[in-house]
Amino acid sequence: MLSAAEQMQELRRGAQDVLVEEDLARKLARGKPLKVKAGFDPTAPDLHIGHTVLINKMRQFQQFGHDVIFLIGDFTGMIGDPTGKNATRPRLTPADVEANARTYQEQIFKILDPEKTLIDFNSRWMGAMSSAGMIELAAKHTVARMLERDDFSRRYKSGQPIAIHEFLYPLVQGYDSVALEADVELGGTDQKFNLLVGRQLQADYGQEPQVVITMPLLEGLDGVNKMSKSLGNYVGITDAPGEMFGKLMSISDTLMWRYFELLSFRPAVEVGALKADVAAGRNPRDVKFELAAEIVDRFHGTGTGEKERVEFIARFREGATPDEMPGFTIAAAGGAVRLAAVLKDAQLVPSTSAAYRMLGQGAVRVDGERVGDRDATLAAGATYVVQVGKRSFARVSVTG
RNA sequence: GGAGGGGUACCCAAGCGGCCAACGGGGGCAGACUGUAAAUCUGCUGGCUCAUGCCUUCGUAGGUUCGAAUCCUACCCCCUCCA
Repeated sequence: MLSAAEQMQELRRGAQDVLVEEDLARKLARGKPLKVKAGFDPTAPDLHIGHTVLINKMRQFQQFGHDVIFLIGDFTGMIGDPTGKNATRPRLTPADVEANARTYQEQIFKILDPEKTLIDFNSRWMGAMSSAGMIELAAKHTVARMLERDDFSRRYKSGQPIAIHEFLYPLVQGYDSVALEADVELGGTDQKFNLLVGRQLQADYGQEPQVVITMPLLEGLDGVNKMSKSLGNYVGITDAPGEMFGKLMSISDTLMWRYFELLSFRPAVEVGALKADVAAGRNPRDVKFELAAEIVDRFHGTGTGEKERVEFIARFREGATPDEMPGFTIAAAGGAVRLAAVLKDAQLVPSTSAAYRMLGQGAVRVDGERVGDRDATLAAGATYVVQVGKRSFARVSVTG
């Protein structure tokens, strides 16, 4: 095990807040494995790499020999973390929760060591808590302190309703730390309030308060908004290797360093060296290759990243066509079909009008030859490789 | 309960009887260039077997008019201030 000071240095990497640092130093100095907890919503098992920032931090703890608890909030899921938008959520069946938990496992064990990860459910203790216990728990906190939470105070001031049970969410999450006797809890910056409630509750229940570590929300591919599925600026961890590699190559040279910090497992010194290389004139593209390859390897197996790098260079530098592309068979009415119609039928463009636009812009190639004629046709009885832009390909057979 | 402001294409936002398929920005897509699907520059960004033609779109439903996103009526929704 690394020394407490060395661990401290790596653990702080990328973290937004470590509350309180001295506490963490003290806990680490004891040289005993710490119980590190992070909670996850049971409703959304479809992870993107933004979510993995937190999981990476868990991994780091794991590598330093600490015990990691992946806590699925199946009980808190019934409350729904208050957002002000939807105060209540549809209740999940036990079967749903189980299925989601399984999906989580498949995804997180690409990062975490299954042997060293404890998966738990907070319904285990919350389901057993009596009403009296719940009252006791609720008595530990005051309304005034609840209203310190940003969204609560905002809603309260603006006259938006706050249901009583919404106050229970932070309390239950905090109680999880009591039940688990957590030493450390990890969460996103948006979880800071909830995590701090855990600290306070532990003290109330006579435990040593946990250390709270918040991790930033990763910026999406656009480099501006946080990564999210609804904004479409995400890399899903189940994305196909080529897709994943390409998306990572599309980030700006600036954003790349952020991704290195939060997503790469390379030690900080190595990342620093890469930065120095680029400053000294090394092509940032090549450094981005390293990042993309590392991440593709992580989710698709070692070696996949290198394969995608070769493919990427062939495709975009040398203009080669990909090995695999969707195939379509289109029947020609009078010995030929209009190319514009083919583009639409092969789903390379959303509409015929769009097809004409693409043709007008010189974006269309058939068998590698650029076609700019709006009225171009494809003769029946042959198969063509049709391309729109650099990325969209289809193999089209035209039958008479 | 009272007073006022507003709902326009994926998002923000102009337009306030015809020149509006609708300015501008963002986003997206494409082209050029390049060291990458970075950056930069340029173009495109309702639909239709493509016509200088038709159809649909400016909260919803009607109405006025040769003609409406623009005027009128009703309805729905949002916001601000007062009580």
